[in-house]
This record gives sequence, C-alpha cells and structure tokens, in this order.
Amino acid sequence: MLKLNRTTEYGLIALRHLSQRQAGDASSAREIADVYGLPFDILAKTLQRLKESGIIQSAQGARGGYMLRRPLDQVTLAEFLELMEGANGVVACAEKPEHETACEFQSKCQIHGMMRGLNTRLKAFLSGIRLSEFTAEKISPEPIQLENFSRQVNS
Amino acid sequence: MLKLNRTTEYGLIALRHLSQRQAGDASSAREIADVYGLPFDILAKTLQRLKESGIIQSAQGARGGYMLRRPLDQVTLAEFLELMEGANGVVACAEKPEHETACEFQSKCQIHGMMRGLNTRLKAFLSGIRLSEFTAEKISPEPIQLENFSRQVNS
DNA sequence: GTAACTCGGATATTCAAGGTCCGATATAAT
DNA sequence: ATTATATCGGACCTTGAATATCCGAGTTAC
Ligand code: FES
Ligand code: FES
Repeated sequence: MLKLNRTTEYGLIALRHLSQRQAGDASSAREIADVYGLPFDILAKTLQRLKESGIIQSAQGARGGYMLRRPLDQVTLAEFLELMEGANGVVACAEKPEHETACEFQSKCQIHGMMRGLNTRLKAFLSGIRLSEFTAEKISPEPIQLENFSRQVNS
Repeated sequence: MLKLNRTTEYGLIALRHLSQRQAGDASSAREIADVYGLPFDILAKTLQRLKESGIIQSAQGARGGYMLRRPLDQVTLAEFLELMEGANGVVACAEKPEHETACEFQSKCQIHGMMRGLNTRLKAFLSGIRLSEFTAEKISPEPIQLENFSRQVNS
C-alpha cells in the first residue's frame, strides 16, 4: 500500500548525492548512475524533471552536470512527491474540484467527502517532512567513493 | 502519488453500507453492487477478503449476505489498508527484516534508513485513523434507497 | 573537431491492477 | 425434492501505468 515510484527513490538518492558535494561542484547523470548502480536513462530523465522544477540546476556540455539549486530543507516531501509522481490523491476524485464529475461512482459514492478529508490530512502529514531529513544525515561513516568521477567545475 | 487501490474504495463503500443497516440485517454482495453501481465480481472478492480478516461475517445460501462483525471504530486505516493492498511499504525494502537483501540497490543505497523511518511514521499516521471516520457520519441527509432489496434476516 | 555532457521524444517491455467467467457448495422458500 | 439465491474459490483475460531502452539533437570544454 502507498508504494512510492521507483523514480522517486532514484531522485532522493541523487539529491542526497548532490547535497554531499561541495558547493559549485557538479555531478553528471552518468556519475550518479555509476556510483549507485542506477539505470542511466531513467535517472537522467528524473534529473531533468528535478531541474524543470527548480530544485536542481544543470550545466550543459562537457564537464557539465547537475547541482542543487534550492536548499533541501525548504522542499517538503509533499511537493517532491507531487513533482515526481503527479498530483494524484488517494483517489482520483480527491484532487479535482468538487463540481467536476470525478468518477463514475461519485454520484452514488457515500464516502467521497471522507476520502477528500483523508487526502487533505495525508498531504498535511507529507508537508511536515522536509527532504533534508533524507539527505542531511550521514548513514555510512565513510564518504562516498567517487574515484575518477571526482572533479571540480570551478578550478 | 500514494493512490489507493480500487478495491479499497469498494471495501469502504461496502463497510459503510453495512454499518448503516440494523444489527442482524444482512446485505448480499449483489445488493451492494447494485445500490452503488459497483462491479459485482470484484466486490464479491473484496467482501470475501474482509470476511477472512474477521471484519465482517457471512451467511451462506438464499437470503444470505454479509454483516459487520468487528466495530469499525476498532479497525485502523493502517490495518485495513494492509488487508486490502498487502503489506507493502513506501519502498519494497521497508517491510522486510533489516538483514534480508531487499533490493538490488540496497548495498549502495544511502537513503535506506530514512525510507524505513518514513515508512514507520506513515504507518503511525494511518494507525491514528479509524474506519468509523469513513462510515459513521452521514453525508446525504436521506437514507439510502434500498427498494426491493430491503429485507430482514430475523423476522 | 571531438569528446562528454544535457536535452527531449519515441518506443518497447514488463507487471500488477482491474475486470470477467465459470463451476462448486450452502441455505431457504416453495 | 426442486428451485432460486447466496457465498465460495479459482482460472483467465484485458488494460494501463510503470519501467526501461533507444536514438537523435543541441551545448560546451579542451
Ligand atoms: S467517488 Fe470520490 S471517493 Fe468515491
Ligand atoms: S534500498 Fe531500501 S530505500 Fe533504497
């Protein structure tokens, strides 16, 4: 139940990676994919999406890559999930305006109001969690091995 | 994001229906499907599942049907969702024991711990919501039209 | 110019959810 | 007893979204 998309996990892993790099330091999609063993193509699309939303920024061309743009403690999990998985509520009808015919059952559906209430409460819950919780803390005591991926953009 | 299964909605609608009937009054799967315009086969399976879990009970044969068994204010949304949608966490690895190899990325995954934390918090949130919230309150002021479906088991 | 990137779309594959069908069994009314 | 109406339980098909793959185009550093 309530399972997250794969891309969401990829995105979080990437954001954590970017947050651990020095400011002004860019990481390419290839680098991140290799370090964590993620499928490159999907990760690349995910990063593009994150860039469109303004959470990260990109530098094109050789030695290009991605860098954080917004501080992760200012991005809520609710915003991030909506970004990665689309604005779907617990039920399809939860996000639509009340007057629209949301689903074929709505006219007879007696729990519609409660579903909308649940959706609101769930969003409030997710809004109380910031992405920095996923990225700020260190899990492994030793820093990530970047090996030959390591580079500096401004140097 | 975090979209519920269709069967979950069907189940809630059915539970609400059952909760509105008099004690000792049974509703057949056919009746509920007709009243709300739900697909009969799927609703029937859903009701069977709810019966196995002990939330409702069944009476076989002609004039049989389903009745509530457990008070709905004693069933949490967390329990209900796990029942209807399986014990999946926000990520596949969240529900498994820590030592098991959950997914191919786990060894390199830096956010695994946070994911498990999120999963725990989400479950706590869902455990704080009881099914009675979905069924107890009246939405439409007028009672449901049962027409020729109306019947009494003990009469 | 060339290599290493991002960018963006088109397309294929995979998988679970959603839905359908059918046969077996149990009970109540006639 | 027979019939009608139920639950029960499995097999099966369909569909759509998630996932993955592929390719071409545009940018920039060297
Ligand atoms: S139609 Fe909105 S919850 Fe059922
Ligand atoms: S492997 Fe568990 S969250 Fe990534």
